Amino acid sequence: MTREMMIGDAAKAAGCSVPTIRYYESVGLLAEAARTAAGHRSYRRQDVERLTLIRRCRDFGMSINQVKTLIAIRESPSSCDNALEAVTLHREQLNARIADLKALDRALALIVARCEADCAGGASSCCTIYDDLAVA
Amino acid sequence: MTREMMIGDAAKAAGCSVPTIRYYESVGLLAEAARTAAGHRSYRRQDVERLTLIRRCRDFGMSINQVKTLIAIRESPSSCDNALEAVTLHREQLNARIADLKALDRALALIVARCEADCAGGASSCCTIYDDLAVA
DNA sequence: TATGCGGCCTCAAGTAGCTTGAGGTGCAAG
DNA sequence: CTTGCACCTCAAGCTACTTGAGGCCGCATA
Repeated sequence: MTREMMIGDAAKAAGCSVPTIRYYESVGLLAEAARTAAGHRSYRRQDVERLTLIRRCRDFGMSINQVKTLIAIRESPSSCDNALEAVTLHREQLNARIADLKALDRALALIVARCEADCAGGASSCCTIYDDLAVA
Repeated sequence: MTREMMIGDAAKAAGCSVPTIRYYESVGLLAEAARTAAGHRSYRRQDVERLTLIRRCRDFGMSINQVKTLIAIRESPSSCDNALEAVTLHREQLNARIADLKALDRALALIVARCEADCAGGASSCCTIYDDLAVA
């Protein structure tokens, strides 16, 4: 059993699509893959591990650039604290985003409540929802 | 005092940028604006109200298509319940998104905790963060 | 009168992170 | 020999705008 695999199997192993792998290569997140005689990309175990790391970071909502940074930290002779810091910063952004979305939902809840109390079932042309939404 | 205003003032009044207004027009969210003799777009009070409604809906995280739907409901002889339903659906999507982000944050919190306990300050090349992130 | 400035105009391209499609090659099985 | 699959490249499409190039119009100032 060789350890080399083609792009389709690498995609299955890492849980992403084939064009996504080519895209990651094109933006420099993945080094240019080795090629077989036929010109097909060939991947080894460590390539698939890296791909899995990238895909998981993306699942966690990190941007391509954040993932690039994290990988660069790992590959430089730096301290673990740097990776910790990058992930912690990402958590902060995540929590800020959550707070924003919650505030939006609370505002929408008020608007919905007023419509239900004052005009539900009436004509949409005079529904309070539109007035409430348009408050600058 | 005329009630007509040019695009710059409309943008200020509605709280969006000038190119954004032109963009909304180009995608059919706003009807084609009237023009002055010089070919400049001209807006009246009700145009600015509609623009404000659009901008607010977008602030609330609705997509262009959701806003289109909401405006279409308002302008059709339908019941207020339809608008209520559209906004309620959007709230459900919002809450699903919030739940997803919270789950991500909890997963990242565990990863951070393990790094802090086991390897913080060590070399990033053997940091548990990378292994934990790459768990498929 | 010249000239500079601000606001408007159009059209095109850039942003993120991919996906989708067109058109073509290589290899193995039937 | 032909069918079919997996691979290849390059280009365009998606969302919601922003940014930039290049140009017109009218007013105010030197």
